[in-house]
Amino acid sequence: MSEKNNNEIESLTPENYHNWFTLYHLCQLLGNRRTIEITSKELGRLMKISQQTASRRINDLVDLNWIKRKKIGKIQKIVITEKGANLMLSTYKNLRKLLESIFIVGEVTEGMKEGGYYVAIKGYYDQFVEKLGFKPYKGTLNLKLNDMDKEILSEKMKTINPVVIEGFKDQSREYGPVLCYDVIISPFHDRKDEVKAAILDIERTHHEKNIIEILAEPYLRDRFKLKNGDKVILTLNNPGELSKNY
Amino acid sequence: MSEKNNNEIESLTPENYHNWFTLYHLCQLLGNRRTIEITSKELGRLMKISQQTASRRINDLVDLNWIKRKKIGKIQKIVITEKGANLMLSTYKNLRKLLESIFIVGEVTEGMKEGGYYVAIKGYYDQFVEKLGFKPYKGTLNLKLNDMDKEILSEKMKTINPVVIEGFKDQSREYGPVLCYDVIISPFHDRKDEVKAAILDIERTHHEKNIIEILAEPYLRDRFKLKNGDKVILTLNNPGELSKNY
DNA sequence: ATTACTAAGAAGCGAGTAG
DNA sequence: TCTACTCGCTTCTTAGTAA
Repeated sequence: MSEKNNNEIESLTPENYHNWFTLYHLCQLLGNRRTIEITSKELGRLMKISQQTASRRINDLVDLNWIKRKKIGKIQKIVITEKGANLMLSTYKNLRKLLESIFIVGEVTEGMKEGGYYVAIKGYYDQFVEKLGFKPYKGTLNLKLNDMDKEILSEKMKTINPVVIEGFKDQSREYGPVLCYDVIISPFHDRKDEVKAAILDIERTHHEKNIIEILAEPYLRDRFKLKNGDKVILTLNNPGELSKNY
Repeated sequence: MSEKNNNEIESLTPENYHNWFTLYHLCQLLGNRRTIEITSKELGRLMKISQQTASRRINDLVDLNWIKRKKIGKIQKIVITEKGANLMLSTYKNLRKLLESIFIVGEVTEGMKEGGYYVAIKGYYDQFVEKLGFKPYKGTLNLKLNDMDKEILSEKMKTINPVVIEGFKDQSREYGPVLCYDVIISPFHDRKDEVKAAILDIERTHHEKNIIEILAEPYLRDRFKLKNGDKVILTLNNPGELSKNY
């Protein structure tokens, strides 16, 4: 970790911002190949800079040992060096960490069965279907949140009108009311794959701090191919002051 | 995909490179918080630019609507906007795709059992232990490679001296020789977590094109918490001309 | 065709300083 | 203290053009 991140810290001074982006653009040209054939004119057009500057950029990257170049006649072939690859990798990793700070991220944890028991109870289930607008899978996905995410989520939930699932009574016992909060859930790696869901706020299942339960129509572990420890992004769809800002 | 990437393409012109990096630096300051308190002087020191330039950068980000800022007396509080967050996210996603072009990436697929049968045969197993230097798990991890990765890997393997596991005969049948290639395997998301492994080149298990079998001491699916479809990075440790370049 | 040098012009930086 | 303005100076960019 440290050595390769130091690499990034050293490399990413203001004078190297163009160089980083040049490498980024070059990498995008890789596609399935390992070597890039590009003229400085083309690179210039791609990066919206002049041919001359593009040429200079390529030279700079060679000097930095981020790429290697072979000139075969008029054509130059470029390969990314280990150093260049590691620079991209460390930026990738930093971005990953940093995105977890920006979004509300939950970590999938064990415990689908207990919550499911309550969901399946007819007195609740019919109300879920009617009031949430979907037929929930008879089990909940448990998510572990970090302290700050939990706090922010609670804060947001206060500003949102919950869907109220009313309590009821049968022969054996009394069932308390349940609050639901509309939410969009998506896997961390494909935020575009969104599923309408609800956060369950069941009084009696405050089993563990920072664990929330999610209700959705599909079995989310299959739908998103989740395993324990995988991360998902939660987005409250009631647009309050806060949600606009993230 | 398209709309948010267009967002990135529009935003990431040369004039915005500093702005992108400014946002990147600001995000790093988030930690567990949702709001950043920083003076322009501090940001300047962090980014190795003057206080004046840092101040200008913050203003630029506000103009771009990548951040929002509230000034409370002398202190300015910064939050990342949806637009800013999506910019970081789309860069993250692009980097992810692009890193798959740079490294040799295999996708975990079903099929651990068949290969394992051969590994466990005593005539082979004892040689594995002796010649590979580890006691392999009695099963193989099957990886699917894309065409280009497979081609590059084959090319690299030609330049490397394989570990030769000799064939033998027992009462019932004859077993052919097996070639192994030393390799380092690591999960895509933590390239630092490396495990010494070997690619098995068994004549008779050329079951499917672009599928390779990996032998390692631990049960890799547990060791790396892999499920089907997960990606791993392979690094041939015999440093030839090619491996130096990636 | 290419890449890349030179020189003029544009853009950006930070010191000084005001609010 | 802060942020952010002006302005001189430096650095970077591009057009022209050589190789």
